[in-house]
Amino acid sequence: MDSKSEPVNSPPVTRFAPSPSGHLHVGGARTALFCWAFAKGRGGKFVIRIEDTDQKRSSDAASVGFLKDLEWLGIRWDEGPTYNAPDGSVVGGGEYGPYFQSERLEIYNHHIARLQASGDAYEAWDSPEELEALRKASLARKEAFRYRYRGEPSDADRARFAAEGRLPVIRFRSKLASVTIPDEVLGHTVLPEGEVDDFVIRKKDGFPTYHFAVVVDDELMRVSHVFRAQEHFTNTAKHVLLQDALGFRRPVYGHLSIIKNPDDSKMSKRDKDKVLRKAVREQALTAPPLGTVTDEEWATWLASDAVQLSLEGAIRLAEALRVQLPEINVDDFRRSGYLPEVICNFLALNGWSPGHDIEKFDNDFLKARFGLDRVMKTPAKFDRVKLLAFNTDAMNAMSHEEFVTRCRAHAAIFRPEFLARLTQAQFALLMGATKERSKTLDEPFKSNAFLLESDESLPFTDDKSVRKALGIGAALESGARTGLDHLRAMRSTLAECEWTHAALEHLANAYANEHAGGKIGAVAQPLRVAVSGTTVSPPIWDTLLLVGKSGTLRRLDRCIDWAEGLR
RNA sequence: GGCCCCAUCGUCUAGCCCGGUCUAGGACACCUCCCUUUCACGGAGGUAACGAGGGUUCAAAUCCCUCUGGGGUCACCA
Repeated sequence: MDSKSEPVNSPPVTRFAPSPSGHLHVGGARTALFCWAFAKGRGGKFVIRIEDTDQKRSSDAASVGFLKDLEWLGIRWDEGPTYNAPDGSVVGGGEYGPYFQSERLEIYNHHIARLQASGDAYEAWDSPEELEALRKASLARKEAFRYRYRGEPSDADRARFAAEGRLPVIRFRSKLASVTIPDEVLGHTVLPEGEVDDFVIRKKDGFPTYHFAVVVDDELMRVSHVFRAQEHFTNTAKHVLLQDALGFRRPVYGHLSIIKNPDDSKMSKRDKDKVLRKAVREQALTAPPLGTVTDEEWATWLASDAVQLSLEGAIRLAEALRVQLPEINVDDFRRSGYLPEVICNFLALNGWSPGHDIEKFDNDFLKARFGLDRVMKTPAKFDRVKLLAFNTDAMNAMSHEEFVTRCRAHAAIFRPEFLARLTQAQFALLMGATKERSKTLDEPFKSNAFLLESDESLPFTDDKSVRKALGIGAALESGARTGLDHLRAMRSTLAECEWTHAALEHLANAYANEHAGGKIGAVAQPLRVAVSGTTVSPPIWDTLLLVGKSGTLRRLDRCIDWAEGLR
């Protein structure tokens, strides 16, 4: 590039600069991942900066909740807000801070003063109403609104503004010339003269706008490469102009396409609300299910599409309505039992590929191979089904020990009730019984909720598959036994059986050979219904072991009673 | 609407820069069959794309133009 550029051999510095948020969106996660991989793969630094120049947005401790998501993904930053990682290490810090823009006001003011002194910036006193009028006038002429210098206010005006308590903003005097937007992903493009107007660089509250803060901080934090969402593409022209006026270096830019839903809509937290609203409508609910959200919350939420339920409330409601909330944030995927390394792998594949038909790789590989030259220009649709397939593969590739360790860690956070209910031995048994059929870390728990039910209250599902297993309403040849008959017949032998895998299997085989034409399934399915309430469970002998002898017998009795009442 | 960007199977993508090796490759999904005590796993096959129209060329997914479609941006939000 030009003489102001960093020497090519100095290690790159990238940055992820989100506005305050408690959660990390998958799109943001991908941006962070690419920034991280680029810098770390080249011996450089990865910086995190919080863009909190909008005072309307909160900046409390919860506002950097997304840091834990980054850390969980294995993305660590060399500089930025400090964070105490679960492993005891401290992430962040650095000598180019503060890393919260709201703490850098003096710095911005210094550079704004420089711009004013050189005539590149000026005060503007327009009221929102006046600006609105200008906008409307432009619209009437079918032109895009571009603010231009409107002259100094008269003494009378100044007196009036003072009396009104009106405060000025500071605007940048944009050069009237075409601007080249540098971009290593989309290619450099030229914006025609006049496209960039005299944009605001300091708001009336004294805070800089995004455009100004970003340019100052990237320079001061010696950022060499800026990778960010494509929505910033056109904004880059403003940043370039600012850099020139301030005498700053110019980073290399790369704009990343957005990630969309499969239905082409933009992925957003709203999607969760949409699913819930739909379920509420379909199930014709008029009041919140017990223990989900308060009547008040419910009412205000339903009153307006603009209102969103709290995350906790949404989760409880989704459970009550038996609907699956779409995962949007990194934490959602974590809760659903996805592995961080799989998320990173999959995210990287949305918008980048290493070529040679390579799909499965880890962050070290990404670090070594990532480059802007293979970044996609087109927006990608986020395919949760393929993500699940990737996660399944990774789960299958795990050793039994790793599977147990990771499931236990997952349960400790998201499924504590299982740890409380199951003994060490039972937990191990459950792990062994579920590993090969688990697609996520959550699946051993999610699909075995029947284990948490008491023997006295386990509900039996009345559906087609259950009726078929028990032989309810089936027309049989004389002498043939239904599933329910098998249950009755096996009850007493089961009561005397040693409660081990081998003994149970032996007993069932012997019984099946004698009474079910050797078809073990004819016996296994009714048993499954009896102990789990449905026709789906882990392998039947494991399931019986898990439920225990007395539990099995009790459930069996209750199931027989229940089934006799069906007919 | 002005300005800018983009365009390969349903989806993520390889190939495109350096035209022939592309009767367009992989993965997920889907369909068929096999395995099977449920669910899932696994195994074997299969369907499926260069948005349209013009050029350039002996030859175009690959280069050029137009159209169409999609996206971004036009805030005292970031």
